[in-house]
Amino acid sequence: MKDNNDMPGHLARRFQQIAVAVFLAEVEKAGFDLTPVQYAALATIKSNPGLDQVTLAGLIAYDRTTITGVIDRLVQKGLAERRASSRDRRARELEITDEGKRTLRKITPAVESAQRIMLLGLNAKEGEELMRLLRKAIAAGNERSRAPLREAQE
Amino acid sequence: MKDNNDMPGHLARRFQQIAVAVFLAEVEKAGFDLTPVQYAALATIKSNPGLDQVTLAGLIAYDRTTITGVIDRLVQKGLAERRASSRDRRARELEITDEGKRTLRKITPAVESAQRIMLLGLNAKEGEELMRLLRKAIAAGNERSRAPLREAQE
DNA sequence: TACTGATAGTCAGCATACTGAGCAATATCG
DNA sequence: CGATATTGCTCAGTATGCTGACTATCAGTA
Repeated sequence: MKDNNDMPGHLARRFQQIAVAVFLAEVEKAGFDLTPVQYAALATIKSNPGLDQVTLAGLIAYDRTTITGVIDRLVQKGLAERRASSRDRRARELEITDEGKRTLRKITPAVESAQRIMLLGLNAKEGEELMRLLRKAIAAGNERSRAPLREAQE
Repeated sequence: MKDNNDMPGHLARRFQQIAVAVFLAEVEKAGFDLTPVQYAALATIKSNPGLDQVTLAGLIAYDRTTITGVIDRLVQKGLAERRASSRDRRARELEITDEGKRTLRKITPAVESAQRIMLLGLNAKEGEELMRLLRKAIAAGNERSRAPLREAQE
């Protein structure tokens, strides 16, 4: 009988569980109300102004049906805007608002602090090695999820 | 501007996403319909017959409000039973059914295959090292989530 | 024993994540 | 050009995961 601790799937779930809890705690301590998913989406919109939802989903490996609700909440909080695209009437162009930019700026220290706290049990070299191994395993498994990472086109 | 790939939180989410997809694919290929969460709960019930829901949740680090629904679905599929405890009328004792045992037995190869596939991008030594580092980081962060791992009592 | 606090479980509500279906618009190709 | 395929997005439904509140019960203590 294999122990849970020998199952990478179980360890993945536990580490992700802790990562989300740490992120939310740090962000709340800084006075904001933003989930890890919302943060990643907002930061990606900022770096790629005017991108459409499918591209955004690809850049952060979200499912296209998930991104709809995430953007809904960013828009509802006044951090992002969704407008019809002129080039393609099916698509929506996403923009970050000034309020969104301000939020991103002010929240960054909390986000970075959260990333540190997640790795508190490891020394610097181990933290780097963990990230390297995760990146490698993820790269090999990218196409196995419904929402693989996709580089920006053009 | 930090890249997503330098954020352990983002990598955690991606690895977990792939792990779940791989698990579901392998289990479905074997002809079963069981989620990673349901599998872990069922296996733990089998190893600890008669345990109550809070103990089960602690052993696999689930939230106590999450475990309710998971057990509902195991019961509904005929894989587990929930009975009132005689010692404590608040508690429910959990048992695996014969059908549940049969399912666990038949599903094991698929589960093990899934664990292998998740690490396909790594060689054996790297896979071991990834698990070691995850275990270490998780141990340090255990108390930071609402659903920390708890050893069985007595 | 009566009061107080803790514990087991559930429920409502919200936020990911996914499957599968559907609509509207665009692209492609005979 | 017109039929067909593809694409961008949304929606309904299901399954985690969590917060916070609530009931029932148990445990410890004044």
